[in-house]
Amino acid sequence: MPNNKKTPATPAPERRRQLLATAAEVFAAEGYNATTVRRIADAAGMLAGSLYYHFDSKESMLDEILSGFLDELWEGYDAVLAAALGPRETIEALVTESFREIDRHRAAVAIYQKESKHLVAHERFRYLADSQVKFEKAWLGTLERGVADGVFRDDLDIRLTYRFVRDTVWVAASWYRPGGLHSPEEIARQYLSMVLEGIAVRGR
Amino acid sequence: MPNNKKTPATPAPERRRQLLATAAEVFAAEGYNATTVRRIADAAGMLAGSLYYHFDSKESMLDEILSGFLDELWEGYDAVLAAALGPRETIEALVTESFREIDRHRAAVAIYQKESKHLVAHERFRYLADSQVKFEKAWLGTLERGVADGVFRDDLDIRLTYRFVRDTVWVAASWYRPGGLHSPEEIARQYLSMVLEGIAVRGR
Amino acid sequence: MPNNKKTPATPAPERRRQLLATAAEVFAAEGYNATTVRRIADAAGMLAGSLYYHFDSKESMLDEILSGFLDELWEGYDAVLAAALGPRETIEALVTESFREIDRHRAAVAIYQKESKHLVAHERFRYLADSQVKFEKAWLGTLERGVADGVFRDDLDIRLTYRFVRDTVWVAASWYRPGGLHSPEEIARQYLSMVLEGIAVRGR
Amino acid sequence: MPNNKKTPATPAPERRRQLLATAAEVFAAEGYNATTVRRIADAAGMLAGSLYYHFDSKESMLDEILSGFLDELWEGYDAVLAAALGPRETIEALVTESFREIDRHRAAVAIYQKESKHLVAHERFRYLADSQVKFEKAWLGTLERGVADGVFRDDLDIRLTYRFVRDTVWVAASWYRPGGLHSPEEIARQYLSMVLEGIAVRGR
DNA sequence: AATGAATGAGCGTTCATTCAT
DNA sequence: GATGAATGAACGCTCATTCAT
Repeated sequence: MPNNKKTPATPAPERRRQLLATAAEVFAAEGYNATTVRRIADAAGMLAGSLYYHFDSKESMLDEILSGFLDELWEGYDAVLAAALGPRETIEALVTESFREIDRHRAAVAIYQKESKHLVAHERFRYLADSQVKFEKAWLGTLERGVADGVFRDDLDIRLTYRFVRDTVWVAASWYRPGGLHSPEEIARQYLSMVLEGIAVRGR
Repeated sequence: MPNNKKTPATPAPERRRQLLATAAEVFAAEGYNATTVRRIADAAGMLAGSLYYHFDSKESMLDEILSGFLDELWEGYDAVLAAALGPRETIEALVTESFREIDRHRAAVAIYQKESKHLVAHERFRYLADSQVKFEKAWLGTLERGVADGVFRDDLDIRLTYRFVRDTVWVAASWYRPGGLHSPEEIARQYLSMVLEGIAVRGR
Repeated sequence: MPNNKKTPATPAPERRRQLLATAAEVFAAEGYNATTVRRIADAAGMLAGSLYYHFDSKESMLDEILSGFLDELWEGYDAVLAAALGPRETIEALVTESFREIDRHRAAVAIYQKESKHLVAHERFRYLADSQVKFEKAWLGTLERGVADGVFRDDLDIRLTYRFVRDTVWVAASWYRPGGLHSPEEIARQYLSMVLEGIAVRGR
Repeated sequence: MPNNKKTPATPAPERRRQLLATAAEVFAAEGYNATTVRRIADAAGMLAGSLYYHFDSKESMLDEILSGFLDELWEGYDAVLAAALGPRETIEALVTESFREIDRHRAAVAIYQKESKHLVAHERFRYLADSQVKFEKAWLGTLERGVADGVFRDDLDIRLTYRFVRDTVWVAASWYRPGGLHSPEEIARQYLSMVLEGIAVRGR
């Protein structure tokens, strides 16, 4: 997910990360558009103008948040895909990896869910579309492979299945709170169980 | 679903409905905050100020759109619940009814999905919270009844199951386009099949 | 001098002209950059935001002021050039026309003098450069014709002469006040006399 | 030419001169208002805040640039006036001295031309007005003496003549580039020839 | 001497809203 | 019912300036 890095190339990357985390929280909680730059500054304990020492614009904060998240996501996904597991195991690994990302980047994921549809129109966020394409290729391909291998049902519309699995996982970011009752791995386990086996009692 | 009625007490309810449909489309497409009142007026072929003859405010349009949708939704849900079916049949009926509402009120559902979380904080939209409570009671209660009756699995966290089913259905509004390949009933059927039986091939 | 016209294509051109005249006065008096949009609004008896009902931006006001001035200037110049007078008579007519334009568009001319150098860099003001080229062609060409015809001195650097005449005329906008002691034509007459005959007493 | 001295009482006057020359270039090229202090710092290879070790403010840089220029200008002018030459010879010497100043202080002269009108309003730049008064006294007085002596024409409005000569000379700073084809003295010679004898061929 | 980070005032602009016509 | 013009509050952002290090 290549993207333009920020004004100061090297210095004080810690402060940036801190501020971006703050911004991400606010964006996630109130929506990107509804978030004023003053609101972020408040949350960071500084004045609005001071943010511009660190970032070019409100949009560039969003950019950095999203591209940072996608970079990490694809690191994880690529490792899973490179392992060349069977379809069912691949789906399991992808789902688990996804919940781990939700755990680590809850705010970024929530922002992504809410804003990416409008953002892809902007040249600057073109990489969101690229990611989506790659994403669909990975998931849909795995599902198709699973159907061909006889491990996934062949009586379902495959694109519907894809959307079902995709949404089912990512929407969790809207209610997930890190440090809650269940670990990401536990949530992944239960979600996988529901998605793969269904919620109805079997053998009826 | 309480709601304040509008400036002109009686006249031309058809024009209102028309304008609200237009506004809902724009809200859904661009987000409530990002939508300017001028943008709605453009889409309706009038000037921004003219909308205020019909509505008190931008917020009141949103209000009317959401409460109108919820009114109809609960009409359907209440009928289902009144039928006092078994848990599995109730879930099936609720899911089917939900997809029908998505079909009829796609824009309103999309707006609801994106905005309701922030809106509940406003006094004016308190009814959203009320609806949510009632909604959870209906679905969660049905699931619990199903577990007790042995028709739904008892090895899953019930609240996780609830969120899974709820999100799985409503998120569809983000990609659903009326008049597409599948009828709401067909989509409901496949979704139910996935949710109830899972996507994995059985008995292996 | 073609240029993008403003938001309302046809309506109320009088108010626009009024506001542009106000803006031009302020720009001329305080400089374009130093002029705040609030300052213009004050001078026009409205609030800053209200200006944006009439104009897209502060820059578009400047654009309209300058292009309006250049349009009229070239109307006059083209008429002079079309008359195909002798070189001396052409210079006399151009100088006279120039002082008339200074009389009519004093503010615009002053702005042009001060800002055009920086403005040509902007794509939007490309027409300023075009005008300058055409301007130089007209004046320099006439001077060269005059030297060839033996009516202007041939012992002077012709480009220096061009700049001398050009600046001499237009700088007057910085001190000229309409309705002063001398009419534009009278000032033109005296300037022409100085430029053509010199300020020293002859034949000594 | 009164002027407040700077923060460090004694140290490194060379660095100051260097930085002021840099600032003057940028002010001349982009205008005082449009020039950011960061822009100057960039050109000087330092950070914006660092300039404040050397100067009190952006305005004080401008002040020092302009007063430095005027100090030198009046050194030259005073020498000319002290020589008590004839009117024509005085004008010749003043013009020549002026072009020498333009050559040495091109940036300062350009800034002076563009900004002095607004600056005189500020208390701090009162000395600009003083200089202008003294300037007018010297030039206008010389011209009047010349008219009385019969060496300058008496059929011209004397104030118009004054402005003509004054502007004619100083506007040259807007296009003059040191190290160009003509030396300041050569330009002065040609300008004087034009101003005194006119550009028309004589004796017709 | 210079940096890094911040301040605070103000700027151009947007936008929901009002209201006389 | 709708328009044209305006309001006023707020927004994203810029920039001269400060100051501890």
